[in-house]
Amino acid sequence: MPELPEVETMRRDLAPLLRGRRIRRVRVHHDDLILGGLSARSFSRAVLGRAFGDADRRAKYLLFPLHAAEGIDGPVERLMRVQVRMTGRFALASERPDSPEFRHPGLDLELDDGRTLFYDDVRRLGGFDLLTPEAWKARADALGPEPLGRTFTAARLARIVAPLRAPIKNTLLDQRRVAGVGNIYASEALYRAGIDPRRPAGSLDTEEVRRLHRAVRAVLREALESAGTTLRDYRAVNGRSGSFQTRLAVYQREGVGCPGCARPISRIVQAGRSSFFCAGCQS
DNA sequence: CTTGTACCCTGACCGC
DNA sequence: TGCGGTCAGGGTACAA
Repeated sequence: MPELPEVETMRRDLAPLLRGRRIRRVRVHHDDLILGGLSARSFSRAVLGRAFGDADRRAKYLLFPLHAAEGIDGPVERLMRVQVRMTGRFALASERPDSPEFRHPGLDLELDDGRTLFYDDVRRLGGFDLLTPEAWKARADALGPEPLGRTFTAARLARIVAPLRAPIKNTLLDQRRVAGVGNIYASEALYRAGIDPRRPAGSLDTEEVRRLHRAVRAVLREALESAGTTLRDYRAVNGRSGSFQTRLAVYQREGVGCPGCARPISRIVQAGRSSFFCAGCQS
């Protein structure tokens, strides 16, 4: 469930706490959390002793630059990339939180200030990998624009959708087209823009693309201000909940009256995911 | 190049 | 009280 606003909220929580801290000890509770063909042993060896630079985010990835032990003024030696996917979450504390939210230890990074960064992931769909800055650049170049960034204009979105026949909902979920939008905000943005999620992406006219562009940006910005949407699994750092769930217009509201026309919200399945929309307001 | 589908994983929930 | 089935969905692998 974590999409751009949720992952960015995690980044904002973690960045100031991690900056300059060295990794003193590593504990991998489940080997399958280490991705990219790396063994847990090599991962641990590679991060041990290194220091955190400023945490970054791209799409739904958290990026932790790791510097040589001498300090964070030197070059980035490795990027520790984390994808939390559905149920990954972080706590930063001197002891593992004694709460149900942190009952599934995944990976612990003990820091030089005595605190530990705890990664917990019930379903273990998320994970960690290590990339050189060059390897990361190649991956990042394959991702679509950041929807809250300057390069994401209505004209850019128009160029992205123009040649595509896939449904516009699927296009919004495709990280190579637009980075960071997931199932919740795709449905919410299409609702705000008044566009049926089944419409072929390339069939949107200039005015519809303009509305969609504004809607995507607005919904992500507002969700970010609310620290994300906590429906069941997502938590920001140390168990903190987001609050955007109170402002959802259609997502997970099948049968509930549309805020605009009171007609019941519909649910369909696209690309194996639920889409929610109002058949009256979206066309 | 495009588009679609299976898979990973656990827990919540539902009907019986 | 248990038990099987379904669903949640991000990203990737792979097929067509």
